[in-house]
Formats: sequence, C-alpha cells, structure tokens
Amino acid sequence: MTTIDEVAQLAGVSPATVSKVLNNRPYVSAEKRALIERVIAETGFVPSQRARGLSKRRSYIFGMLIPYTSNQLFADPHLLECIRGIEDVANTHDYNMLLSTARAPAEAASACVRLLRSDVIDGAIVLETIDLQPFTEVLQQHDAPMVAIGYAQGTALHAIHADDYGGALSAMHYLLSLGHRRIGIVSSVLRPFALEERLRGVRVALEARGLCLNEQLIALGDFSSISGEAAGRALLAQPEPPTAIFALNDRMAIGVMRAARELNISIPEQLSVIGFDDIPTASMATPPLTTVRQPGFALGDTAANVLFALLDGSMPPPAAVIPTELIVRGTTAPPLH
Amino acid sequence: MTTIDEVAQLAGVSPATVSKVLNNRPYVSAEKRALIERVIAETGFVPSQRARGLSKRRSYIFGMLIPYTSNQLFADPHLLECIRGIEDVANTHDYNMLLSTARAPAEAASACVRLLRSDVIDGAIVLETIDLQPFTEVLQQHDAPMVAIGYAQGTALHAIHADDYGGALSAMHYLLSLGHRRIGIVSSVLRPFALEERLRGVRVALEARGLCLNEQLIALGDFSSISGEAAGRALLAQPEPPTAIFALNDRMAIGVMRAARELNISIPEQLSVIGFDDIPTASMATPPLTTVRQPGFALGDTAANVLFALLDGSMPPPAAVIPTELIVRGTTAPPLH
DNA sequence: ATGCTATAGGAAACCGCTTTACTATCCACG
DNA sequence: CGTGGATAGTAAAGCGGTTTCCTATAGCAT
Repeated sequence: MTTIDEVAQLAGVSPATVSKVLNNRPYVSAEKRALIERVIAETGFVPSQRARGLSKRRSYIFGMLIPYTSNQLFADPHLLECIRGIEDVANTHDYNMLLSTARAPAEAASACVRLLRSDVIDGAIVLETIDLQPFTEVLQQHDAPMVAIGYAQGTALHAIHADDYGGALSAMHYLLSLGHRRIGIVSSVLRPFALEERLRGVRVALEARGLCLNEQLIALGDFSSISGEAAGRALLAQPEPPTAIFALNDRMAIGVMRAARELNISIPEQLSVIGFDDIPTASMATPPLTTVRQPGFALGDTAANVLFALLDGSMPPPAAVIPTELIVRGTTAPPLH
Repeated sequence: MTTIDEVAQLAGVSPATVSKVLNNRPYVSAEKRALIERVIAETGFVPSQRARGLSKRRSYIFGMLIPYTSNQLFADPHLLECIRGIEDVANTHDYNMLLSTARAPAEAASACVRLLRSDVIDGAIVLETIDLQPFTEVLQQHDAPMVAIGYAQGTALHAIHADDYGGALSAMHYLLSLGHRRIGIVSSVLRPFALEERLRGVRVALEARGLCLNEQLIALGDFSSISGEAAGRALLAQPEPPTAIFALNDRMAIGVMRAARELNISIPEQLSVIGFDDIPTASMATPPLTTVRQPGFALGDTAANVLFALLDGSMPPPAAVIPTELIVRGTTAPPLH
C-alpha cells in the first residue's frame, strides 16, 4: 500500500505539498504539481480515508436506515429508485452509503446513535417507516445531519416527501371529471402518514363536489398485489359496486385488475382503476395502468442533497415536497350509460 | 465528544490502560478495570472507529456489491433474506455493511478496488449477477477478502451458493414419481449459472428415467410473475399440453398458476406446479405452492462467515454449498387419466 | 537599498486510538 | 538472599493523512 510519504519521497517533496495537491489547494508551483500528479498516477496511490477522516473529522460515509419490517416495502421498486437517487448524489460528493436495517423500531435510533458516536457515519437518511420519535432525542444530543424520507412531523428532522395529497387529489379530480360517482378506495390497515395524506386528498376532492367518502367503499390491503386482489373482489362483490377504484398503491391496483378480470369485469369499460407510485410494471400491465407518478429518483436525490447541505453547514429548507404527476394510461374511462 | 484521554484523566490512569479495558486485555487490576468501566458508562464514551481503524488497519466495514440491474432481483424476497443473514453475522462481529450498487458491470470491479485501496472497506461480498471476471484481477493485486454469492467459476473468489442442481433434481424426481411424463419447464432468457445448474438437475432427472428434455416444453421468462404467466399460457396452449410445470423460480410459478386459473385448468388436479426459492408468498398462494426451498438466510449467513474467516486469516473451504429442500404443498398431484 | 506582500515549500503538531517497549512490584524458588 | 518470571501500569512511538506555522524567495513600490 503506497502512502503519502512514499509519494512525497518519489517526487522529492514533502508530504505537506502532496497533501496540497490531493486537496487541490494553492501554493504549489505548476511543475511540482504536475510532477506529483505523475507520481500519484504511476504508483496508483489512493489516500486512505481512515487517516484522512481522522484529521478532517469526517468519515465520508452516511447511514441509510431502513426498517427491516419493510420487507415488502424494500421490495417496492419505488424504494429502489429512491436509493438510486441517493447514491447518485452521494457519488458526486465522494460519499459512501452504509446500509443499516433495524429489526425493532427502538433499535433503529440507538443503532444510529452508535454509528454517529463511533464516527462511523457523518449523518443519516432515515425512512419514515421507522418510528422517528426516538430520533428527536438523538438529534438534540447530537445535532447530526439527518433527513427523513417521509413526513416527520414533530421530530425536528428534515423531511422530504412526495406530494401525496396533491397526487390523490388530481387522481380523484380526474375520475370525477370522467363522471364517476361511486368510487372505491383500496387503502391499507397499516397507515403511514403518506397514506393519510392520500386519503385526505381523496376526501377533499369528493367534498369539492359535495360528495363524501363512503365507508362502504373502502377496502383494506397491505400494499401487496395479493391483498389488492382480495380488496378488489370485496368491493366488486357489493350489491352496488363502484364504477371506479382508486388503489393507494400500484401493486394493490394491479391486484384489483386481477380481481376484475376474474370476475369478467372489463377494464376500463366497466371499471376504471387508478394506482399510485408508477412502478415499472404499471405501464406493462394490460391495459397499462393509469396512476399517479411518485418520482422516486427525485425523492432520493433531494433527500441526499439536503443531507449534504446540512453536512456543509448551509441551512436547507426544513421540508421539501416533490411534486407528483397523474399519468393517464389505459385503465380509466367514463362510466357506462 | 469524549475521547480516550478524557476517560483516562477522569479515571486517573493512562490512556493505554483504558485501551486495555476497551479491548479487554489482561494486565489491568480488577479495581482499575471497574473504575474505568464506570467512567466509560458515565461519560457514554464510545471509541472512534476512525482512530481505532487507523492503528488496527481495519475499517470494520465490508462492502456489499449488488448490480443495479438487479432491479427485479433486488426486489426478490430471497435476496432480502440473504442480506438479513449477512447483517446478522456482521453485527456479531461488530462490522457494518456498505452498500454499493454498480450500474455498469465493469464499474463494479473498479469501484470495489477504489473502496479497498482507500481503506473504506476490509473486504466484500459480491452478488454473482455482477460480472465476476474483472474481480479476479482485483484479487490478484489485492488479495482482499472477497466472497461471491453464486457460482464463481474461474475467478478464485470464494463462492457460496445453494444446491440448485440437487433442488431441481429432487423436484423432478418428485414429479416423475407422481407419474408425470410431460413436464413443462419455465426457464429464463437471462441465464445466471444457478439457472444452468437447475436445468442440469432437470436433465439428469429425466435421463435417469430414460427421458430427455423436450425443447417444445421449455418456455422462457424473466423471473417476474408476469413473464411466468405468459410462459404458462404458452405451454398450456400447446396441442398436447404438459401435465406438470416446473418453474425455475417462485414468482414465475405464481404466474403459471395465474395462467392456469384463467384457462380454467385446475391445480393440482389437471396441472401440477412446482416453483423454486420458497418466497413468502409461495405458501400464501391458493393452493399453496410446492417448491424447492432455497435458504436465503443461511446463504447470507455462511457467506458472511466465510468472509470473516478470510478476514481473520483462517482458511475457509473454497466453496460452500447450501442444501435446498423440496417443500411439498398443494400444487402437486398425480396426473389425471 | 529598504520594506512589504504574495507565493512556494517544508517541519512538526495533531486527529484519537493501539501497541510496543520499558519500569516497577510482587511472589516463588533454589 | 539473589534471581527470574509473572503482573500492573505508563510513556511514547506509530497509523496516514491534514493543517498550522514558519522560513525563504521573488516581485514590487517607495
């Protein structure tokens, strides 16, 4: 392993000068700089992050905390996009990402504290599906750079989330404008705040037309397509079935489509379906699913950018909302008659 | 941030003594040890991994390299189990896991070299879906601890994989012993070596009965359930359809079941289906899927253990094969007639 | 010529912990 | 009673970079 001293010796300069070149700082003549750079290239020298971190008081690593319970959630292509966005930004900042999956909710915060105190990470991105409450304390003791992906109300964490409310609102507006009045909703038993916001969008859209959310037309799933299928079946088995179903995520929407097909209900003629997320399979379903796009990449991207802003000491806005977009495809049409 | 010197001062000893306590090493009297431990507890001191790593020449972090292309693969619950197994072992060794997703195949190896040279990681676990060839070079230059999850032939990497061959063999034996003779296979266009091995198991089982693999009875998918559905439909649409279908992963098997249901072919009466992996949804399907269990957790667990063996300098076996197990559930029965 | 500032470069301290000497006791044993 | 070996503890030298401070020279105006 080459060290900075070896490079210095080979170039006939002091390590201090090599350091200046490495951090491209002034007060090095063009010739020496070139010489040193050549030696570095020849030896393939790469500075040790350990040593560098010790002086700079940085580890150049941030933590990504995901709840292990997010088994299905992790499987969500949306999260993958998110991670891609985060990694993209991390790479441009020469940072690496430590993955920490917390089993129990309480564990997450203490694991995070441990990682911070032991200088393993400089900051963290937390998925809101982890209970964020314990993190408030962490922040107070540590004022470490931390951002949450999700709504993190009452936690002093910087929160980044998609415009769930607006997305649901526009999905419902669209269905209503097509003429639908009996609209089924596939929600979930477990209700992260994002879902709460989507439901709020649903309610507000209905109220704007003088309608209200009919409890009978709500079915519950667990985000999986299988649960969506069951929910769809339940809704469609009602004496007066809905003419449209808004599933609060794509996988459940795809389940609903499956249920409809098995009941010989044609989409979109007899039933309109809208999902939420715009996962890759949404556009590949038959017919392709109308849905609300949640830009995962952008979410990850801005979350990471906020994190780095915090690391650099600049004060980013306390919360960022990433816009969503209604993608109209083939599963929506005006109701019959 | 408390340092070891502060602790030493508070306890009235030298930092060297505190270090002995931290690494629980001998030559410290019981009283001093107790005293120091109390001070540590009171101050909440946690040693800095940066500094510790610098002297110990370790970072206590290993890399987990996954190809980003494994979009779907990453979504595979199986991989999740694997990661859980890895993390479990990592935790007991006080190691952390750095996640690095490589976009291009070639990128992976160079990213890995960078991480190793810059002392960010001490070793790595690589998914075999990454092209492992470039890693051989890395190993030669670096002899870093590295293990591959998968078959890594010709790469000098330590390989850990499930007994794909044996699993496929027993699945086929079972179908054949039930009396099936026309057995459809759902394979994949993309053929990682694991799939090759499963196919070999299929062939050998058939040959043992004097049969051979009929090309007509092979359909190709891409591991997703949607592709499995298409493949199932194709197989069942044949003039002389198979009486059993062995899908080389569970998600495609579930697709096959969906195809059968839509064609009003009852399972297991008119068609037997076997999958591979035993993902959680397999047991929740209706009827529950007969499949070959691939113990993801054990895979991750032993991969990590081999890695740590390498780190400690002990020589582990060059390759480890994790046994698979046929789980008979409700989708298999003797053929009709 | 004299001062003053900007540029180049290096010596050495430092980051926080580990480890290698090295010293000082204490105990047993011939 | 001297000697040797274990035990307890510490000072100081790393680990591999960065950074502060200091010196030397050059360029420029006075």
